[in-house]
Amino acid sequence: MTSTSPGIAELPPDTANELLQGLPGISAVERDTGISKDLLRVWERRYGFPAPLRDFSGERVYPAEQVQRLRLLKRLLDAGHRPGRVVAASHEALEALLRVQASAKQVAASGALLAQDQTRCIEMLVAHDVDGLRRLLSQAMLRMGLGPCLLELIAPLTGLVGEKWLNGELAIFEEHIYTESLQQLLRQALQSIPRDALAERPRVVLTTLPGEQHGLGLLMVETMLALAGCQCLSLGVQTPLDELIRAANSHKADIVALSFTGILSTGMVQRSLGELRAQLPPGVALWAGGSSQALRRGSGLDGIRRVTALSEIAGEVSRWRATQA
Amino acid sequence: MTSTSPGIAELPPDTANELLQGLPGISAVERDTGISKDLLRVWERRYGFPAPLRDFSGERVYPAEQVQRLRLLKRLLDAGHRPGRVVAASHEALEALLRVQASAKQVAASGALLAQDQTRCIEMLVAHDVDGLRRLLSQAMLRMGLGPCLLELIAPLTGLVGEKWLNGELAIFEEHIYTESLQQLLRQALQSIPRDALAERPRVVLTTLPGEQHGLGLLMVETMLALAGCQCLSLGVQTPLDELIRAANSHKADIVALSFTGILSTGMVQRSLGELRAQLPPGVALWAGGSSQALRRGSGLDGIRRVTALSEIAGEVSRWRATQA
DNA sequence: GTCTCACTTTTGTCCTAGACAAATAAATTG
DNA sequence: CAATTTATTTGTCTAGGACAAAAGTGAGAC
Repeated sequence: MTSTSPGIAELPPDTANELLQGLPGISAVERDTGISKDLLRVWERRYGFPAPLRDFSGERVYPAEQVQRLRLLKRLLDAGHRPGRVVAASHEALEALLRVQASAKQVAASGALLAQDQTRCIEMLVAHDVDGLRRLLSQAMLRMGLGPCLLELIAPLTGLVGEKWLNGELAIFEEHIYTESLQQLLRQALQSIPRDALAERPRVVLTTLPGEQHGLGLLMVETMLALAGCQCLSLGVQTPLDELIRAANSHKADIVALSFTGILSTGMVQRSLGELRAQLPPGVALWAGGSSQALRRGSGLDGIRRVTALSEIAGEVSRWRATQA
Repeated sequence: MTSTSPGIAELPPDTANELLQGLPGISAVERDTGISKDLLRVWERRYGFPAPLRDFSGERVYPAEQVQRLRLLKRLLDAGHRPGRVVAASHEALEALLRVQASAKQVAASGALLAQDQTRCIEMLVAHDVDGLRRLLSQAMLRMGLGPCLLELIAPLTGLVGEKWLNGELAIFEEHIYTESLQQLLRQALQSIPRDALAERPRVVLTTLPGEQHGLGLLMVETMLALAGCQCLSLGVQTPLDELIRAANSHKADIVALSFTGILSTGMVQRSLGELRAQLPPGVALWAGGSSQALRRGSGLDGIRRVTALSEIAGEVSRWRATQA
């Protein structure tokens, strides 16, 4: 095309195009919500939502509020709601559902003292006082000890940050700052765990599957494992299946641990775990952890140990050692 | 469907179905090769490869050797070959190309003393001696000092690891292990840089754009900046443009630094940089670094300082300070 | 030589709309 | 009430067509 296409030239002086600038296409939405392109199109066809705009060449372009709602929908789906009931639902109906969800969560909120620490961290974050946040976390860790701090402050705080981000109370860059700060803290802590304690079994290889970008959970798991005296080898995030198998073999792993966040579809998670179980030697344990809905369902997960809370890790390691003796 | 379909019942006692058992479908191949479903189908249509079998309901099912070859193709494509030339090519032609790749790279090896350190690191890596690798890097850092070690050992070593991964001399999981080890080392070093030296200007906000997943370069840049006495705020990888602007504003950044690897298209890089320059206050400097081809071309980069080597950073910081005084 | 501009081909992603199996809910039977 | 069968819902796959962005190619200017 040698010059501006006539289609554009014929448009009015131009507000329409301005509005489309910078809005995400279907690929970006897939990446940000974890909902596949196919599914986005079929929801549109069946339920009338999402209802993306079209750019000058007819491609879907999603307004920010629809992306936001898609994230919410994903959440409700993970909580057990069915697409037919929620995707097409009115804004009010969703709000109502949300409130039910939220109140259920409040019950799960933890004790008073800790809640205060959490609140102060969040305050630091929104005030953009990065140094203050780091100091606060550091102090809490020294005061409570690494293990308790992780279980009782950091894990729930991370959940809270995720929720606030989802609700739009925290900007993406604020969430990024939180992630960086915590990563710094955890890696420092991890290295401070005495080296000789790590010479023991079990040897654990840990990672996430392709598509899972969130490394914070992985780092927390690694810390808990190291505290339990395991010898950890983290491969970072997004290791292809066959590479994971090769790594497990060449490092003589006793346990392969995977972390999930819910961004991958349940089908994908289950297929991957099944294949992994089939390809790994039977003597190697396979642990799956994280908040993915796929792990809640019992079917098709034979030979896979689900570890859905950080607090279970210490016990699971003891159990593993008992079975080996 | 209440019973077995007639189509299956009519097949011979049955070897054909047996052979399809366990072979991966298009989704699994996408996951394992990183080639999208769309692209797999379009290659099949255009070049006749891959040529998957079909299961009882007509869905694609890929024999293991085709998946293997797809992985090889992915590598060749990453190395700069064009699909039209390699996807349809014969097995022999591919073998030949591989050999050329391997020999071409040998020439690029660098200086004598450092080459030795590099070689030893690579050896540790392929021997899966993670502790040894970390020890080696740690020792080198103490011996050479953080700055020189980064510039003369780590940066070229990272390049070498990337190349060897491209050639298939290093497995993906080995590259992941390298990345993890280095990240550990750099974060530790970063924290050891005295805190009060950081109280100075300039204040730098640094990150990568969405799509850029590689955080190692970012960490190296952060280290160099910290050594030069800058106050750094890293947002981690993949910060959306508008979020980056908000972060820069709320942190009163003097400099916004971006790192590129060449994953993003030239057009995307230039558009993003242009918009960023337009949206940021004129007093805020915009630095773009990394190995992206987009930074080589001079056009359309007014008001953007290109910093294409780590070694330039110290000088650039001095220059910035000079202009402020 | 090398740089720039216009032109051609290649290539990845998106489009529509239909099909179907697996999962879930509802209905029926023992 | 529990167990089976039937109906609905839902996610993924298929087909080939379309098209913009990227990469290659060639002509002419400096």
